[in-house]
Order: sequence, then structure tokens, then C-alpha cells
Amino acid sequence: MNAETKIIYEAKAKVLKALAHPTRLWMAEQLVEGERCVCEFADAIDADFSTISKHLSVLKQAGIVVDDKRGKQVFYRLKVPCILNFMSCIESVIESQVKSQAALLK
Amino acid sequence: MNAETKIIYEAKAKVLKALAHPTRLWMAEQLVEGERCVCEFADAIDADFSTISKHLSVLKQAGIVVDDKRGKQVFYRLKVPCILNFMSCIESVIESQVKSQAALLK
DNA sequence: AGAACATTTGGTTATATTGCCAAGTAAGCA
DNA sequence: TGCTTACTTGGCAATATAACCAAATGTTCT
Repeated sequence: MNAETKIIYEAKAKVLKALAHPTRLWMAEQLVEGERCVCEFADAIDADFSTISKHLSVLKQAGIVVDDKRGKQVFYRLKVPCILNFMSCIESVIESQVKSQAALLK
Repeated sequence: MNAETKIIYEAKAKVLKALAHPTRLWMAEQLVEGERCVCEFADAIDADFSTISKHLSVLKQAGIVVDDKRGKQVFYRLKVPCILNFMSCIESVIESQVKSQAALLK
């Protein structure tokens, strides 16, 4: 792995890392259906407002979402909408794991 | 977000987390082309043998790879081969970021 | 059986992440 | 202008991750 490859994989990993948290992943998936304001996430998630804000900031830093302040509210939406694409793969990983564990119980 | 949803997103996040490291992501992508033994990774990656082994163990725990000991060597391969699918999306996130940054320089 | 090789595991330290609280900012309303 | 609402930011403590070294395991070769 040369220096350039390393930089590329660090960049890719950073994007994945941003999504690799249950709350952030859930928020990203919600955004597939359209923009949401921070208050809507705050209603749905049992965590401090500041925690939610920080999670959104991680997604923003990673280039996954963009924010848009309108009046008192801040709306977030997906910058690159293809995130939905990989969830089916993640789900098949989990499914395959569940099957392996079930096989062990036999 | 109810308790069940939370568990599902924790499981999904765990898979993403396993891939969210430059070395592990690179290894997973290498495996798209076919199985590799630990020694092959050790040749390509500038890190301790034990570090590489631990990374592979994280991928295994997450259900992304399976291992297969043959003689003295241990071969790893993808358990669920669709990982390639999401890299194009990650790449477009990065591309979009590069464009945003380029726009700022104008 | 003992040496050599390939890999894993345990232990430690450095660093990063998470989540809460408290304080700060910015917009709209009284 | 001051109050309230909607967030963001800073700071801190708890926990998780990462990398290395050293030691352990399992396999083949002599």
C-alpha cells in the first residue's frame, strides 16, 4: 500500500466512520425520505440536543449531509443520496450472521 | 426510535464500523478479488503482524469475512461479497467533497 | 521430540469517541 | 430591548480503539 493509496483509504474510511454509529446511521436513513430539522431528530431520539447536534456535525464534516438554516431552524439533507444503496448489503451481512448463529444452535 | 429499531441500527453500525478503518477497508476490497492469506496482507501493509491479525479478527467478528486454516496458513475471504457495491457511493461522497473544496478556492 | 514458521492472544499505552452539562450564538417575538 | 426558541460549541469524564511488544498456539519439517 503506497502513500497515495493510504490517503484514499483514509478518506473512504472517514466517510464510513461517520455512518458507523447507530444514531447517525438512523438519521442518515431518515434523510433519504427528505430533509429534517434538528428538532425533528430531537423528538425522535432520546439524547441530549447537543449530542444530536454533534452527530449531525460529524455527518456534515464527512460530506454526507448539508445544512440549511431557515429562520430559527436548521434543516439537514443528504448531499449524496446513494447511501440507501449500501444498506441492503449491510443487511445481508447481518442476515448471514443470524443464519450462522442459528446453525450453531442446532 | 424504539428498542427494536435501536438494536437493528446497532447491528448495522457494527458492520460499518468494522469497515471504517483504512487498513480493514483496503483488506476487504482486496478480498473482492479472491481469498488472501494473512501473510499476503503482512507483505503489503506496513504494520505489525499482530495488528493485521487483529484487524482481520474485527472483520470476522462483524461477519464480513470468514477464515480457513490450511496448513500453516490462514486464508480469509469475503462472506458476503456485496461490499464492492457501496464503494462507488463512498467515492461519490468524496468526489462531491473535493468539488466543494475546489469551489471555495475560486 | 525439537526447531521453524504462520498466526493469534494478552497486556500496555496512546489516542479517539461518546455523551452529558453548561454556556454561547442567532433569529423571531413581545 | 429583552425573552424565548433552536440550535452549536466548549469542556469534561467514561469508554472504546489502535498499535506495539512479548508470549502462546498450532502446523509442518527434520
